[in-house]
Amino acid sequence: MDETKIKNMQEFAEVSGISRPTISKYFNDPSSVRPTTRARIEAALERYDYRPNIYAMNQNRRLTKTIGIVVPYLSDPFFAEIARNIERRCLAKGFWPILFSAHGEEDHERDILDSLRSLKPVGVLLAPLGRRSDKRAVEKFCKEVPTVLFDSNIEGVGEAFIGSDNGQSIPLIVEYLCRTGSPPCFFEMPPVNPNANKRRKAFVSAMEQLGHDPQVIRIEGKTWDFEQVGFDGGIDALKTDRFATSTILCSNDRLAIGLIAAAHELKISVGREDGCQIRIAGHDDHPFSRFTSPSLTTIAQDYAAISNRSVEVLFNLIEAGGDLRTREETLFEGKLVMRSSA
Amino acid sequence: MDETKIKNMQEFAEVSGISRPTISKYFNDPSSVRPTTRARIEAALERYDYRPNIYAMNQNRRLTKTIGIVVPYLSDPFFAEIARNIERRCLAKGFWPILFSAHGEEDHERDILDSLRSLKPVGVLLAPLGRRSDKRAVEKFCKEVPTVLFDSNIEGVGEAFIGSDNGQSIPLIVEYLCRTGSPPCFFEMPPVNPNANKRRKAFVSAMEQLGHDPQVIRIEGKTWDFEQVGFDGGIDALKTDRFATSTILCSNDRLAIGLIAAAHELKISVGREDGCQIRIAGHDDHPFSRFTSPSLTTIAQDYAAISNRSVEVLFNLIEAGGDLRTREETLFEGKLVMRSSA
DNA sequence: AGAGAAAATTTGCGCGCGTAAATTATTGAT
DNA sequence: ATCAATAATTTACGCGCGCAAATTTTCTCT
Repeated sequence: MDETKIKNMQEFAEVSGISRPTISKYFNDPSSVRPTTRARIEAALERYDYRPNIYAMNQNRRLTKTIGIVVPYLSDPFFAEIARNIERRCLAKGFWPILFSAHGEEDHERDILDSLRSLKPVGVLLAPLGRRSDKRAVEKFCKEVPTVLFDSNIEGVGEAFIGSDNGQSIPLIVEYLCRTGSPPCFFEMPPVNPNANKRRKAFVSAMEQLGHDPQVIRIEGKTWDFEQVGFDGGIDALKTDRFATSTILCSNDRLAIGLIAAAHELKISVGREDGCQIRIAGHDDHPFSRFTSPSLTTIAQDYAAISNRSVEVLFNLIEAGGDLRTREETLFEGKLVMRSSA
Repeated sequence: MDETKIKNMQEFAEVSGISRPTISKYFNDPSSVRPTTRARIEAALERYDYRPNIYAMNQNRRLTKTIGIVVPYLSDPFFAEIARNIERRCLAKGFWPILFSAHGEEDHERDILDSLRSLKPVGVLLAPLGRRSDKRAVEKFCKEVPTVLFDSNIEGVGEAFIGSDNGQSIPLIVEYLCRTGSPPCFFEMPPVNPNANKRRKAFVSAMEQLGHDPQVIRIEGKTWDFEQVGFDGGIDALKTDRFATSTILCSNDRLAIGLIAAAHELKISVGREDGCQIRIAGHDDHPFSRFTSPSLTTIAQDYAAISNRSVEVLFNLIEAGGDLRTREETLFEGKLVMRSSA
């Protein structure tokens, strides 16, 4: 490593004995120059540790290499995991992923979209807040920036949507619960996104299909602190005996985690074993759901598939110049994960 | 909103009837221009929706407004929460926070520092991976970029360190556990960062102080999937009866969450009530620790204080031109959170 | 060895902004 | 009305790179 500092591409071109445009070409795509030239550049790179100025690059490029990733709530390990996977794949393709979390606030989501616009990303992967999103802001954003939606759909917005198939997963677990014990009732909080609604509807229809009366217990809660909502609502519902049956299907795992804690607090035994008083099931296969006591029976969303497919579609979108012919919605099936709670 | 698109600052200067340098000045600090001028600019801004090109701005500015935030593992709600708080405060001060997670991988941490360098941030808040960090890379980075370390310390590296005081918190909970039942043994995995080491040492010394024999149970585990490590190691240790006493102090909450699940799996009752077989305590007050069954007795790290102070110190550092006279280490005390598990 | 293709080079412009110095206009208090 | 202080303007240059067109060099194949 030579100690002479290289200021810019011109200087680096001089010390490496190669013209600046060729160097520029190399940095945009190392494989676009002849192997011998590439070797010479990389040898010089070893010695001088030069890196092009990102800001100058992005200012002049037709398209930046920036990819925006926006999630509604990063403290939720579900999104943290997905973000991690997406980041990885973007980096592998030579893009610059940049991660944003709306932290559950619509204002912040709007600000993020604003910031993102000025970053001029080639593409964006967006998991909207859902119900609380400023739909017009999102819509406007998607018209300007090639965007793929995931997790939470907004009809007609974005170039594609990738999510999980609530219409398949809920009947799957409802059927399982009915087959192995008392039919479930449905435990939910005010829906924060379309998934919540679809799950309730799927529950009702699945129960009717099986000839049972679909009971929905809706509790209060406006925050993204789902576990707390589930706990508080659970304590209340359990104390006042609001659950119609001894089997409870929760709208998502985080709610279920809170509910299990509530049951434990009230010394109500949870599980599918003989002697247990209630059964609790969730939906999502949250990373922590295997460590609840008892471990949570749930539906595994296919994290990997959703994030992989989202990235693939985005890459296609980018290659197509930011415009897919038709807006496709891809839904992945969930798998039943039988653990101890139901 | 006028439909004529403004391409650059020159055009915006023309339509607003103000010179470009003044516009430029306004965007760097709106309060630096006369109120009447400011009003005229903002009126024009309403009509034309112009935003300066970030890349051009950052290319030419002496100092960017970018602040880097680097955490070791974003799926851990502890870091997600801290990141959220830091982001907020940076935005409030007019900075551009940008979040990175090393995802538990030292290679990725190094790559992040590389990327960050080219973003030329005014300042960086870094929670290193810890033991697995490439210390030389971190050290080199900190010499070039004004950096404040938090959560996990690296001696002498960075302009300051903010963390929690393990030397206070561990004796606190050890004393509590000894006072209310059998003295604890210490449950840990191979230390991933200095905190883990400090906690073990603090445990040993606290126990000796109280005249007890300090027993440490070390389990295997190399990943950041602490719950799983705690579960697997817990199953093993419980089955083979490796715990010296019926009270177990875990190195951190995530490990404790896994251990509670393991105890439940083996039908070993956990809690401080009469009739329970073992007590389990943690450290950190992880967001989920109130929802374990039983809820986890632990030490609450002061999330807010740590993140607030980190940001404050960074702001001071930035104002001081990137160089504080002395490297200060600030440690916040933990508070005992008594729940049901111990 | 020679021809054509492929790659590298030369030259030069443009991007959108920061910044500095010198000049002119505006303000607020005397 | 006068003057100094403050603010805005004019003018001009520079940042570090992308990109395009024309030219020259190098490679590949016969």
